[in-house]
Amino acid sequence: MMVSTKGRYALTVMTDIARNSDGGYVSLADIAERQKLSMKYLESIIAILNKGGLLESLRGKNGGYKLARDPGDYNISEILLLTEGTLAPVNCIMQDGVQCEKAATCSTLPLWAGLDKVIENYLSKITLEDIINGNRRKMLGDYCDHCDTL
Amino acid sequence: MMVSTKGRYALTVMTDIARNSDGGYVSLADIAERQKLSMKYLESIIAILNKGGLLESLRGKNGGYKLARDPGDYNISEILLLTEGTLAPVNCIMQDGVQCEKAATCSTLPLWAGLDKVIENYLSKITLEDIINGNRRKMLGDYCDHCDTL
DNA sequence: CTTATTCCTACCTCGGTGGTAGGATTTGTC
DNA sequence: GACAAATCCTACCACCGAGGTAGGAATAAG
Repeated sequence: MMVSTKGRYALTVMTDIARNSDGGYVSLADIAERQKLSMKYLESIIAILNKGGLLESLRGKNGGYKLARDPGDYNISEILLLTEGTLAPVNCIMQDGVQCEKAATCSTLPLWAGLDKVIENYLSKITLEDIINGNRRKMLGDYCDHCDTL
Repeated sequence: MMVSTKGRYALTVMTDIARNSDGGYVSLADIAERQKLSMKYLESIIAILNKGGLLESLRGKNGGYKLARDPGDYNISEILLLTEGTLAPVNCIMQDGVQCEKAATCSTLPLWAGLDKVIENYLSKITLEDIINGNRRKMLGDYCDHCDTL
């Protein structure tokens, strides 16, 4: 599994806030209630989003969280990357410049690199707004005959 | 991580056999030696490939393993699917017909379905032969301007 | 009958996932 | 000023899959 509950819940939180904010702050309790998820666990995930600058928060009564930008300005890749740490499908393609010692002679490496690229390409093209609007054509790719058969 | 060492080593084993078989059987010890991997661990992985019908085996002296088909007739998806069990990037898209209970109202599900499709599409188009031949254009996709910018 | 090999079963360690618990701090409202 | 509603912070924990290891039984070639 490439994306754990952390990343999935992060995305759920972002869409929930986008939908229910209306300019104001949305409380953690409300999100947990609506999404039927553990408030305590969501809290730890939201903290990541907040520290990462994807959300803005207000403490105290009537406080909560709101998006730092317009939904269309978030791509899914950055949300998942922040919460998951990496989106690489395999260990041997780790980003931080550290390469597998066998990389030079590894014949399967191009495959993993290609897979990584395909994933990153897909996720970076889709925005939070696409999810809110239920843009199925963009997400499921039915519109692209070429890519379907390729 | 979507693909563990099990799947990666499985692919490494398949390419090693394809390269070194020459019609005959390749022994586990030789593969482990060439690839610098634990023979005991490889053994458990090769057992899956063998039971799954991707390899043929011969016991006893001068025994070993060989491919059941031509390299060009294996696509990477089936090799990884057999060893990993699933290639789904998230838990909530599990294949066996069992769906998440929130599926009907989940706005992020199409995203995961689309991601799953993109991955499956990529891996099913590449063959073992492509890896052996180092077909970088196909694996890294540089030839497709359209898909690059899409 | 010896040797090289696959086949089978059982076991082990470690780190990450998926949480839970409790309290400290901040802010709006009366 | 008190209270309530909210975020923020630190610590803890159980479970399970990843990534192996170990030892021996069965089989086939020479």
